[in-house]
Amino acid sequence: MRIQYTEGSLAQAVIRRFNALRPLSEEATATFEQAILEGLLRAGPGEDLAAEGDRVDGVRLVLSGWLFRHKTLEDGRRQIVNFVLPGEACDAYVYLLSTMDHSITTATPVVYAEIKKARFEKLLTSERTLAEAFMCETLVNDAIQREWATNLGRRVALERVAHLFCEIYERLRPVGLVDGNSCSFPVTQMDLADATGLSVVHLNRTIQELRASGLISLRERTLTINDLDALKNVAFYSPSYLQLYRRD
Amino acid sequence: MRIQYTEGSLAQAVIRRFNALRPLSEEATATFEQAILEGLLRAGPGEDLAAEGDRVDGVRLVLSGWLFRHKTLEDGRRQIVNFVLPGEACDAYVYLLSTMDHSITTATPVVYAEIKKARFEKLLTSERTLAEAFMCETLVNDAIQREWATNLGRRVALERVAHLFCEIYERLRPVGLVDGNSCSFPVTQMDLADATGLSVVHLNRTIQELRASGLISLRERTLTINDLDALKNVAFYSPSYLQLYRRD
DNA sequence: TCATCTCGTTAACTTAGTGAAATGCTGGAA
DNA sequence: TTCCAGCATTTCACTAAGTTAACGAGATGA
Repeated sequence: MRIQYTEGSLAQAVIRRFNALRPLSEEATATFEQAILEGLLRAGPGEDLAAEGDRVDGVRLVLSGWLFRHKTLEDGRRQIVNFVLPGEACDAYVYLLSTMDHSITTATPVVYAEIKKARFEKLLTSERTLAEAFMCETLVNDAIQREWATNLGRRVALERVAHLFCEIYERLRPVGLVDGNSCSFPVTQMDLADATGLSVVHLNRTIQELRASGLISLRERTLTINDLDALKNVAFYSPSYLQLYRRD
Repeated sequence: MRIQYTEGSLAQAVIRRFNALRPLSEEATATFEQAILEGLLRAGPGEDLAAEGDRVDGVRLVLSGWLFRHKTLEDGRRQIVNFVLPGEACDAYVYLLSTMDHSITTATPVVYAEIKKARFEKLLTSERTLAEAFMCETLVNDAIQREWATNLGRRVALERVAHLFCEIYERLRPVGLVDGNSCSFPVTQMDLADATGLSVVHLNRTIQELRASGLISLRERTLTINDLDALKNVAFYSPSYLQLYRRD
C-alpha cells in the first residue's frame, strides 16, 4: 500500500479530525503531532490490534487504513459493531477499564500511532482543548454506536446498507478521503454482512438492488455514490449524530 | 411510587455504582453526595429529560426509576437504544457536543439529580478518582451499546430477549435493586419490542416461550429469573462488558 | 500447468418474524 | 355502575431474510 498525502504530515487525518471536534491551538496541534509521529507503527491486513479480554495500556490513533471493532458469539456468529477510520482513535481512555469488551482488527494495511498512557495523560493535562477533543471523540463514537443499534433494530436491509454507505462516506469526507463522489471501501461483502447483521447472500442481493437503482456503484473496493441525497432518503439518514459541524 | 432505601441516603444507588467503577475516598464520596443532594429533581412517567436536537448543559444522575434512550425514524419507527437505570448517568460530558443525538424519556416516575456544568467540572478537577469514575461510566455505556448492536444484529428473537433480561438483571444487582431472583421491570411490551428490534406480536410470542420453558416469569412489572445460568446459556450471555468487577 | 483459495453471484427452498385486526383484561374516570 | 384507555394476547395471511449449495472469475502458489 502506497500512502498518499498531498499536504505534508502523515498525521494529517488525525489532526483534521480532532480539529473538527475542538479547534486546537497551533501549539496544541504541534505537541499532539509530535506525540503521534514518535509512536508510529504499522500493521498488515487481518491483524488484531486488540482482542476481547485484552488489557490495553495506551491509545492508538489511525493515520491510514481501515479497522473494525467486532464481537463474536460462542457459536461463531460475528457482529462488526463499528469501523475505525483514518483520523479516529481505537481506544481512548480504555486503559481505565480492566479488559477489552471487543476486538479490533485491521481490514487493510494500517499506519497508526501509539501513545502510552503516561504520555497521553500528560498531553491531556497540558492541553485542555485536546482533552476535550478526545472526550468528544469518545462521545461521538458512542453516538455512532446508538445509530448502529437503530440501524440494526429498525431499518430493513436496503435502508440499512444504504445508511452504512452514507455514514462511512460522511465520516471519510472531513479527513479528506472522499474524491469527487467516490471513496475507497476496502471491505469484503462478508464483512459488510457482519456489519449490517445480514447474511452474505442477502447482503449481495441488497447491493445488487442499490446498484440497479443507479444510486451507487461498488467495485474493486471503491464506492461511488451517484446521488447522495437520494441515497440518504432511502436510508432515512439524518447526519447530526456525527457532530461534524462545530458548536458555535 | 414509594422510594425505599434501607441504608440512608437517597443517593445510594449512584454512590454504589460509582464506587464499583472506581473506589472513591470518603471525602470524594461526601463531596459527590452533597452535589447530588443539592440538585434533586423529580419527573413523572413519560417525560422527556432531553430530546434529539436539544442542547444539554449539565449532568443528570438517576437516583431511582427507569428511563430509556431512543431514536425515532421519520416514519415513526422507534428504537430504544438503551435503558438508564438507577445509579447511572444520563448525559455525562454531553455538554461538550452541540446537540443530543437521541432522546431520553422516563419510563416510570424518576428521582434524579442535576449537576450544572460549572459545578461538575469543579468536582472532577478536585476529585481525580471521581473524574475517572465518570469516564468509566461513559466507557461502560459505550460497551453496552456495542453489546446491543451485537444483540440486534446477530441474535435471534429468543436469545435477544433472554439477553436483555440477563443484562438488566446484572445491571440492577450491584445497585441493590435485585431482591432474591426478582427485580422490578417497569416497561410495557411495546417498549420491550422497540428495545429488541422486534414487533410487539413477536415479542409477546417470545416472552410466552421463555415463560413456557420455565426460565422466567414476568407479570405485574416484575421479572423473576428462575434459572439465571440457563437463561444466560440461551442468550449466549457473556457479562464482562459490564465491567462489574474492579480492576485489581 | 494445475490446484487451491477467496470472493462475488445466483438459484431453490425454508423459516423467522411482520402487519393488521380482533379479543380480552384491568384499572381508572365520569 | 358504565365507559374508556392502555396493555397483553391471539390469529392469520404474508414477506423479508436465512440456508444450502453450486458456479465462475481472479489471484496465488507449487
